[in-house]
Amino acid sequence: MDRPQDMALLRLRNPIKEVDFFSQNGRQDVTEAGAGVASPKGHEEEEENALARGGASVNTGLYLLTVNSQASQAVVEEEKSKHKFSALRIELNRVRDENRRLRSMLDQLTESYTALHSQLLPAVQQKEHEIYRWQDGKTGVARQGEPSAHQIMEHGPARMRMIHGNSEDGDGEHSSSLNIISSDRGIIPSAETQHSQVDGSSENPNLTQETSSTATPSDLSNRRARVSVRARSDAPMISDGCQWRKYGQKMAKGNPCPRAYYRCTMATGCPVRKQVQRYADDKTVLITTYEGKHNHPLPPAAKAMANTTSAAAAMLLSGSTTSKDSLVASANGFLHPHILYDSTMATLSASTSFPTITLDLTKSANPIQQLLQRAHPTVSPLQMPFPIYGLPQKLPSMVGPQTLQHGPRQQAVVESVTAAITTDPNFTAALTAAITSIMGAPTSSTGAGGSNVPSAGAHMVPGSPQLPKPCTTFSLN
DNA sequence: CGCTTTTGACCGGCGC
DNA sequence: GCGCCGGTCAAAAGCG
Repeated sequence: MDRPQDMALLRLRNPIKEVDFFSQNGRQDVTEAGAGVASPKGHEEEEENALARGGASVNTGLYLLTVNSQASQAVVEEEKSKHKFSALRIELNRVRDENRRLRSMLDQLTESYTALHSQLLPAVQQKEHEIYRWQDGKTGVARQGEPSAHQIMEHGPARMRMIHGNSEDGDGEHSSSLNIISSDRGIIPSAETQHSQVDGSSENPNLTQETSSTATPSDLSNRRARVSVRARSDAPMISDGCQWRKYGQKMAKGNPCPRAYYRCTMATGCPVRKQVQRYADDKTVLITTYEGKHNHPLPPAAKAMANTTSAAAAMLLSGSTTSKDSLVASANGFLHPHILYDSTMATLSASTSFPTITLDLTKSANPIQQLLQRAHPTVSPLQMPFPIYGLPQKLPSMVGPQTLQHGPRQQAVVESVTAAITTDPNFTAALTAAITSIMGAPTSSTGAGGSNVPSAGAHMVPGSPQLPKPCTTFSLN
């Protein structure tokens, strides 16, 4: 251990005073000197430990010199990893804090939404009450006991069956949607259901006349409502969180791509079916048409799409009975068709057998931006709080102070968007579904026996380039 | 072996 | 009444 060359090196590098190797102080001096030469920064701790252990302090110093290159390299690497570890820990803490902050924001958003929704309900009911009174005055028909349009929209077709007073099998979930809900006229029975009305309102000739005059075109509402989702995807089927079983495939006329028929298999007897077909003009566009209402609880991943389809179907059934203008003329304020579903986008399909509402996820523009453009046409797209194309990266309430600092105009924009989102459950549901479809629903439901994703195995992956462009443009086909 | 997919047959609505 | 077309059924095949 007492290697003369090492000691010489030590002297050359660090001229030290004379040392008495046999005195206590001398040992310490050598140790300190050795540490100063051989140890990189931060290595003093080890030396102190060595000193604390006592004994062969001299040996320790020499040892460090002996293994100079290897030890220092190892120490440097150790230090590097230490730094890396501490950096990771800091990053983890930062992410944890951000997660906590986002969660609290989400909670706040949910709370404010609930509060606004609860405030909205009485207003809607009051408005409907006024409509009924106005209609009572006009027709003289007692409408007591009839549910509100909102109630019907909340309960969907099942509620409509109750209004009918008749029973239908499970498959007729949407075929039961025969009581036409007109948001500006209250409930208008269809020609078919007038004869089975239990409240006797159909006996009123005025109402019958009004109904016959409004149930155009071609009594679409007598048929089943469908919700069609258009999404740009290379996958054979969009992932919506449900389990489906294919029961048929047909070549549709005018489309080289076959149409596939699926049935929900999450519960026995679930009446929900869907058709999947590629758009003839643009084969990258996948058209998924849903029909019916699930008779079983849905996994969270499937809820968004199911809520959207039922909400859209309810919207269709409530607004499609008269004309596309009735969408704009919605009087109960429940929908905001004048904002999102204006007459340029809302057209009733004359070619299909069923009234169908289409949620178009293929357009490049984003509904929030459309909304903003309409609400604030003077605001340049560049001034929008969201990117004009692509998903909004943050919701208005999550944008934070950096948005608000853009001034009162921006704040007004944000407020109008917030109001629109929170007061329109259909929009909220559609937005949720759009985001879900874009993010890609979890594939947990595709477990044993699940056929959510066809055998081809291709499905939407978060961040996949095949994802549909974010847009929830509503159009009625 | 059980479940899913495939595919031709069948049925009902609608237009001519 | 007939034919077309969309939708569904059900037996056979495929698959894990």
